[in-house]
Amino acid sequence: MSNRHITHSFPADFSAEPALPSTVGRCSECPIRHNAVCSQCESTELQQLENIKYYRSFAPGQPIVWRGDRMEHVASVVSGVASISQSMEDGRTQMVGLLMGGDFIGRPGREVAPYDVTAVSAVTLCCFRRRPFETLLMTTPNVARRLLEIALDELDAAREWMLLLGRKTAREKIASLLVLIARRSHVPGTARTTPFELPLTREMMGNYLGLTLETVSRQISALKAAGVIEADGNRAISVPDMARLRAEAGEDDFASGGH
Amino acid sequence: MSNRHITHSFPADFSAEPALPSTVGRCSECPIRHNAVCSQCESTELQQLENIKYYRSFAPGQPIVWRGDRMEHVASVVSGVASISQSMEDGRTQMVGLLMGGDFIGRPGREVAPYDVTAVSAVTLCCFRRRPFETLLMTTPNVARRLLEIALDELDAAREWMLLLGRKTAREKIASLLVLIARRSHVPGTARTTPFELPLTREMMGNYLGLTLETVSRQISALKAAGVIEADGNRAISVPDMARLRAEAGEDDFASGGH
DNA sequence: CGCGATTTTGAAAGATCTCAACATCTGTGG
DNA sequence: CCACAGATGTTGAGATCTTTCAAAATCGCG
Repeated sequence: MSNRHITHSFPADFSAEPALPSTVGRCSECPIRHNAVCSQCESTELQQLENIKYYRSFAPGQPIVWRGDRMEHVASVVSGVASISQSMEDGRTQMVGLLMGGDFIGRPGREVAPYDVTAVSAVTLCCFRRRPFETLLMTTPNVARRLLEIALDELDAAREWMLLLGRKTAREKIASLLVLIARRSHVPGTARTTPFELPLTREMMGNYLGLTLETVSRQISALKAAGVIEADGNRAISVPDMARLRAEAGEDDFASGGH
Repeated sequence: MSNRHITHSFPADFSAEPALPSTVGRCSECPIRHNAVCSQCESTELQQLENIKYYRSFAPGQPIVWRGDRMEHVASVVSGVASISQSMEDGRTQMVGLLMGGDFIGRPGREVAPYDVTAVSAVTLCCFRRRPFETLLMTTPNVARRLLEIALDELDAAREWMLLLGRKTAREKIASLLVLIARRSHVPGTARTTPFELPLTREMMGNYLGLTLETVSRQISALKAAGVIEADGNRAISVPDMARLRAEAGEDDFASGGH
């Protein structure tokens, strides 16, 4: 086991961008209105959230939270992609979650962040200070209930990923990741063969899949060569036959939920 | 990748043992009173739980839940050890959680079980029918709050395990498992070098760690040879120097919480 | 257009798995 | 109480997959 993963390479600059213009401010027009922590709120509750929220933006590569930080806030991802990761002292890193629109960061009742969260693309967060949010949790059951749902969904996703990390081959891992990203970035109403963008570098994919970046690259090349996927440049992928890709991922037809 | 993991080998017999004698019935004397889903309940709430609970026991190896089963119940583990696992069509299996006293099985709002749960040792569960339990969740915030805490703790544990599965070497994996089991089975007040019992076969350990049983066996032998652990028979282990074992596990001193 | 970051590809090393044989444990029946 | 059978665990040798190290190609951006 070597030290070659040590490349954290985050910019030392820790400051967030200024808040977005107020045009994004209305909860009722929020892009994540229907899947975030607020999705089950009635208008009264929504108003309470509206009163204590504010936006922050992060540039690609910027750290959002470091493990060990005091967590003074919780937040929902409004747009962009962020990663949750854990790492060992020698630099080996494992991404343990991929946060996209509607996903929640932070946890009530926890002072200190248990993982690193990093902006992968440009990210906008809808933030709440932790204390007022916790108070709100006590009084608005619809937020508490949704938060439990979100936590349980993430637990399912984490456990599905454990099967991948522990038992799948490199090729199955890559296919599984592509299925995940295709599903997550699919816009309802468009064709299932619509090309999508890989938001991650090969190194990040490796960190998510428990592989080296070279193995990631080789397996993507192999899937291309086998005609399972088609690539336009390095980041745009299209999947002519999603069922075939799912088969390559070793997915039980059963397990298509989650994530 | 072969089919050699296909050995499910559960007894066809699916029936639970009869309920325990009523001497175990009082919540106030329950061994998991202080860490289960009911731990934050006041006596009124406890009485409500008491009214709808009942016990079931399972013999070692018996399935408790199959993936895809309709879940009519939720439950807490009162005693014994159970495993949560996922598997692929070809039989490859990944254990995704180890349930011990106080841990919770099932989830409100979910009809169908997403994983297999199996008794590892003799297990006693404190069960609730799902519907009444869900109703109770709406009315007793202390249960709902504790359930969220439990879910978030499990999420942390799952993510810590993802680092293990994705990035640790076989030796580190074994050492990590031993640290986990030692911590979980440690009786407060006893010496930290007190021997403990491995509740899992080599095959189960392999399924938890993403290894084959042969690799598990070899690495345990290696740790013995290195003097990191001492064994009395196949299942009893003692750890003369826990810090040394933790170092072998590649654990950040930071990350000793969780589980 | 040029430079640093990212990606691809090759060849060799290393870790874990596979297959196989044998040893040990556990519980049962004689 | 012992012997036996099946389950569980250990060990060896070779195969396989992924990583490592290295070099070259390509991308993306100023």
